[in-house]
Amino acid sequence: MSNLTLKDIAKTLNLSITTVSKALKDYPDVSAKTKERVRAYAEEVNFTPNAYAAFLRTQESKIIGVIIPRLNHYFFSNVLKGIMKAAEEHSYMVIVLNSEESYELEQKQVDRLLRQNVDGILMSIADSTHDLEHINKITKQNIPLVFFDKYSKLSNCSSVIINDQNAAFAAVEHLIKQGKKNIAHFRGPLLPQNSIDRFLGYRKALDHYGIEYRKEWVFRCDDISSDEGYAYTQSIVEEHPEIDAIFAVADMPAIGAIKYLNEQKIEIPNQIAVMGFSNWKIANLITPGLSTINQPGELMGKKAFELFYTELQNVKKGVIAQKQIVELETDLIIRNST
Amino acid sequence: MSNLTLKDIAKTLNLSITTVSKALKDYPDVSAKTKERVRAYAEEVNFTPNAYAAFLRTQESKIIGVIIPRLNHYFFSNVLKGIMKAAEEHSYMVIVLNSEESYELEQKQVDRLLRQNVDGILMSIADSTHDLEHINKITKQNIPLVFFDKYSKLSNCSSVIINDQNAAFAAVEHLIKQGKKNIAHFRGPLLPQNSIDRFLGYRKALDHYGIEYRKEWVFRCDDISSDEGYAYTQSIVEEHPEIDAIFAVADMPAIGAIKYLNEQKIEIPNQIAVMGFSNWKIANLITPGLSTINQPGELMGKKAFELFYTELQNVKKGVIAQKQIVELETDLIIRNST
DNA sequence: GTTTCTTTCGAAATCGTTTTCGTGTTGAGG
DNA sequence: CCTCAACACGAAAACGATTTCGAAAGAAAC
Repeated sequence: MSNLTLKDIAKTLNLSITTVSKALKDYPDVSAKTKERVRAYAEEVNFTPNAYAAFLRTQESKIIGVIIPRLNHYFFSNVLKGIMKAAEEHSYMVIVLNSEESYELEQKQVDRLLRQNVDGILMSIADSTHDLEHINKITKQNIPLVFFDKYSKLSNCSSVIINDQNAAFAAVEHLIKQGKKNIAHFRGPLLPQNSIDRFLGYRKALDHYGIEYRKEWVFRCDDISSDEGYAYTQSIVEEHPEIDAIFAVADMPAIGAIKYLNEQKIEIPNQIAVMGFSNWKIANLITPGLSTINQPGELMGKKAFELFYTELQNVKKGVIAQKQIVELETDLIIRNST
Repeated sequence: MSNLTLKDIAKTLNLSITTVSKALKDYPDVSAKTKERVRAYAEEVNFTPNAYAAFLRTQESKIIGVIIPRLNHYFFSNVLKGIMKAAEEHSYMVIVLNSEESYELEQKQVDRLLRQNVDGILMSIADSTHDLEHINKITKQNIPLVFFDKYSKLSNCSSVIINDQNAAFAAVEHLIKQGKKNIAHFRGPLLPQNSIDRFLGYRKALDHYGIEYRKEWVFRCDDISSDEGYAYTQSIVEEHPEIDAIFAVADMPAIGAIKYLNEQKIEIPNQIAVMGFSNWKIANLITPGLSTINQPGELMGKKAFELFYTELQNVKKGVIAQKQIVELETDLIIRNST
């Protein structure tokens, strides 16, 4: 039962290791009869080549590494699911690592993956990442690197992303079309591109509909947590009573807002409408249901793997191909909070 | 920059490969001077031994496999986090696989991990698993196997679990002490042990407080989804108006219940109290907050890895040790739904 | 009958590390 | 002067698969 080797098979079939190996890999210089004999026996004893020995020659580990900033995050879980499904279809294994949104940890994890000789790395960069040294380490070794969701505009890498700016525009536009005029924004941290882009989409929508932008109506959620949303909503209710809608950078702060409004029995969406971003599972479970932007997590994972895979083929062929940026569609999901 | 080998180091230092290897592994038969020389240079060029070549000799991959039934599941994400943290401390890598609660897929994933020569497997068995053939494959190869959360009573393996029966008892007891007498139960699927145990805890609590058990007040949630909870709550309200509390096998169905009750403006907990199980993040975000049982996910992951690690040490030493069952404490979390 | 191809197979090197078993040098002890 | 440790190092054989190169045998060509 336990792992037997080419040598074992060769011995029982009275062949050389070479011939057995070639038979299984369909080399032309093995007769059809021996090929069949070898294959039948290999099937019978359920032979599988030792991945580590194979690596030493081929330098292919058939493993990819994935680095995500947060593990227990509905969106990233979905991306992971998509990656793992696609990987499975190409008989790849996935090593998952967590950066916890920390630049230092992200560097460490990259090192670990390189040491493990992964065939490629898919990652979503941490909020605190401000430097591309570790990224360059990867690309210098000619290892395919694909970003998903959170990417770096500075590094020339394949990425699969959404158009955060357009999505945010659509979200705010929807609020405006519902008759809201005084729209606050819970923005994300300063660094990550997607939090910047969502903020820009918010401003663009205001501009486009001739609504004045007011700096003091933008609140920064550094942790993107529901607690922040809860606290900011309280200060909005108490200090900015004219605000009639909130567009949050993510569902979490939006849910915090709804929690506060529910507790204060402030009517949603009549008095204050709330709009999230991401379409977490929870968005449809609270009352009122949270309007939001759907981010196709699983599809994003699938695409990310595919980008890696084609890039790997190119590297193998020695082809230097243009890096691709895949932009996925998002949907405006309208529920009862707007 | 790209991976250099013992041979390279040996050449530049005018030593043999053997000596370099021994120096780095602190063998006694290398002089202190050469050891220092080798170490300094290895440090300088950032040498890391090739994991695959090492495996061929040591048969240690420094990788463990983790199989979980659901990826985008808050509880399992937390377990994963705990596992990964502990693994990192022992410089282990983690390959994550998904069984999607399917027995067939679970078997396949076990095969993949065995083929990858992982040093151990941590898994939470799928709801539909009814057979231990694949489990035996693992143990026959003397590969440490640790169950977490969902385990099999039939297989003699180390496990880290909670006492579902006691936890469920505490939950129902709490409802009873709040004055509830007609308590319905949303139970989980038939097979998994934890859904059985939670059901048994429910019955035990009723018995203990002299409340009659009524079969027709138990509703089966095969998907453990909020939709099921929503639908069952509707039928409870319409067909069993005497029911004044619901104890759900998990938070998800409980949240479905709350959603329906909120929509119908039925007062929680006065008319119907709702109790969940697991303490998902979401439990604290809905209104009213969901009372539930806290399952220490991250700790569970950490313990699971530690069980694996001690077992591995035993296997290496040839010691046949008793399998351990670690039972973690749970807490009753009381919020506004009860 | 000799030469030239095919066809089919195997020997051996290779990947990079680990580990066993030597070998040569030194110094101490008799 | 000889013996025997102790010490410091290296040669070489693994681990298991891949792949290059060459060899044997038979078939085909002249």
